Amino acid sequence: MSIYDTLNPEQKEAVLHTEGPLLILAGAGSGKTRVLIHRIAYLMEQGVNPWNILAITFTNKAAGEMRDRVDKLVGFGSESVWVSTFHSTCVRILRRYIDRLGFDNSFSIYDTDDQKSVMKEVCKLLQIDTKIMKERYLLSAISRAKDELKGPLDLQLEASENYYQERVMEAYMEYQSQLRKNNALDFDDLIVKTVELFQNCPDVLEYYQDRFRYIMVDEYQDTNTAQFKLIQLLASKYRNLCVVGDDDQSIYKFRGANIKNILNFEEVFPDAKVIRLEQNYRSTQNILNVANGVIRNNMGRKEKRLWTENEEGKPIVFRQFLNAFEEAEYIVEDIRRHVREGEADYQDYAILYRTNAQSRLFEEKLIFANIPYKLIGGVNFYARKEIKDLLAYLKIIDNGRDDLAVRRVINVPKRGIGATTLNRVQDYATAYGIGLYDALLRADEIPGLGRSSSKIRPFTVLIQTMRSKMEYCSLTELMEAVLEETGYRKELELEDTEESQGRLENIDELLSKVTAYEESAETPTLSGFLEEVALVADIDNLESDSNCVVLMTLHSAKGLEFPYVYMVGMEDGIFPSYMSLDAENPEEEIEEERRLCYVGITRSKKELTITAAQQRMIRGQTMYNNISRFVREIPQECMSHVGKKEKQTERQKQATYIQARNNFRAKPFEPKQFTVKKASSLEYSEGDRVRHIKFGEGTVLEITEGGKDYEVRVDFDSAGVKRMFASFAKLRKI
DNA sequence: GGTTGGAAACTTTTT
DNA sequence: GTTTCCAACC
Repeated sequence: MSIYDTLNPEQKEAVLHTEGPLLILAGAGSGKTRVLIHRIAYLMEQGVNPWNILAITFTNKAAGEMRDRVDKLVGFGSESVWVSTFHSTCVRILRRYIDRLGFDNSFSIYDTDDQKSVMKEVCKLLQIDTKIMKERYLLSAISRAKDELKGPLDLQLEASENYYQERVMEAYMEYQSQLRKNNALDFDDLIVKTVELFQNCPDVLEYYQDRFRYIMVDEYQDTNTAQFKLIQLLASKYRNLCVVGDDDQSIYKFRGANIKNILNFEEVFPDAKVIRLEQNYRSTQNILNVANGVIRNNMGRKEKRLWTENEEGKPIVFRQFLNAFEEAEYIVEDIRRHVREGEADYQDYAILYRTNAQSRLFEEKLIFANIPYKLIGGVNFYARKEIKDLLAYLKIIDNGRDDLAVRRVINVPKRGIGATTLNRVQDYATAYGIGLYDALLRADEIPGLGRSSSKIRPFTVLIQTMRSKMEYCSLTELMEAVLEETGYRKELELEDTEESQGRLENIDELLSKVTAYEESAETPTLSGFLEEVALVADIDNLESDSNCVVLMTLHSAKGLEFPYVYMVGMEDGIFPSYMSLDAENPEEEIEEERRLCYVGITRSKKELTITAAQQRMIRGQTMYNNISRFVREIPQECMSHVGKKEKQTERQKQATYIQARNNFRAKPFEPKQFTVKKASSLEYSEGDRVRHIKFGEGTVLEITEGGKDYEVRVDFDSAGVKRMFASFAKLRKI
């Protein structure tokens, strides 16, 4: 018996079809990764050199998983198969050849924060009023252009009449020239520049075409135009391109993913073989019915119907709660009960939500219940201030042209170098066409600097010392030296607050990451480390061996599976998000949200619980949302309603809706009036001592009875006299 | 040049 | 409710 006998006929067909273009339409849980791995094994068995095989994924986690599974299945030789993400593949190519495009091979990679700083500078230069045109808007316009492989001039051709478009174009141009000056690339550039390289240098292209004779792309539905072009260029010589995807799981349109790449694959490659994988090995029949019932409402998809031989399973559970507080409480309690009864481990549970902001309540409740959890997303580890500061030092040591990094830390810790000094240096640098750091080296020659030049010297001396240290020190030692010599660690230690403590812990974690890198890399270099760090996503840090409940957004959950899944906050306005409801093309946007819902549902293997709250605080405002339209699309026979709102009548639903609508329309000063329930009497009276949650203790001066509520005047010991509504103030008699 | 407090914006999703 | 930004002050 061979390893291929465990595959079903369609999977087997996909594995054996090695030559020419191949499109695998793989439904959720249909074993697509399995197919890819077996395909790699089969290729090698057929005598294909492992280093001629390229497998591309989107996240490092997916790449790492595939790497492990290939190693297990194939063993010897598998290490030569190139398994990596789009971005790291491009970085590897660019590190070798980007000098052909006039960049230095030790370029920096800019993250979202860095991009914003550059754009700020650009707006200042071009006198763009950022109150009217936000940096974020400009950056996303530029990013969208890059996703489509469009340069500034292409934008100009498209809408030369439009003033705003014109300004975007100018900003785009200036932004690119700033990046070039700093010898830096942003995330999108990694792909764009690689395509550019291939188009300008046929010899380089041919080298990689010969290198990658067999190409496989995972999550193909998420590729954007630039990534498609990249793949197309690489594959055009041997045409052995195998793409795997599911149009129903395309959820990254906002990031430029072009769903046409998968829908039109057969037009671009007319001789493409198409194989559908529709048997699901993950979920119960019932969960699949739910998923099918929801996704059915989308138009313009490739029709497919998931089926399974798995058992029917329990009906999914829908519950509505009064507020988000109770929602979180119930779920945490539910998990705790299951685990205590020995039904499952914590790691079998995932709580999925639409936005990162929703995680907080669950975290609080989980901490309170003493349940270990892992939070994915939110503020990326590498986006934290202290981490970025230290990395900036390393970047300066590594790439002397990274002005942004210099600006970031020239005065961190404080060296008494302020904006005025920095501007003078910048002017000098611009005048002589040199980088900021090089100008700092010549501080003595810069006019108007005066005594400030003496403050600059310690900084440049520090960097120079570090550079020479790099010759004979390990990266860990270098990093330690930076921490000591700059006084960065000392400063935090002296601060000695809870916050600085946390920062120090983060720094320690960074140090251990440096050490780990040095131990694992073949030839560890500073550039190599910075690069690895620039390209990690949060999801990459999800270890499978820790027994934790997992909290993450629906987006992050793609590609994962859990026995028990909670999809929370299922309310119109949250999910689907109000952004999609208010969009110019709501139908299209809601279809994307629906696909996201489909992704969420199909993450669960055994049981799925869907919850909603009647009222919810958003940005300090109470909102009343309808139950999500997606919940209503679920076939009734698959679902059991429980909870006090089990039999919510049409009339009640209507009432909620009207309330919500009124809330939307209400003027800022009267929105909450209908939420007020006037107490029949108050537990305190005039002259009593009371406690307020924020203002502390005080004496009640006066209670006035209004139509809807009592108005109370209190003289607080520390905050003075305040006037407040009794129902909001929640005053307690002492 | 640095610190502080209050206002304003903010949250859809990420390599 | 939280973070970021900016102006006014030290």
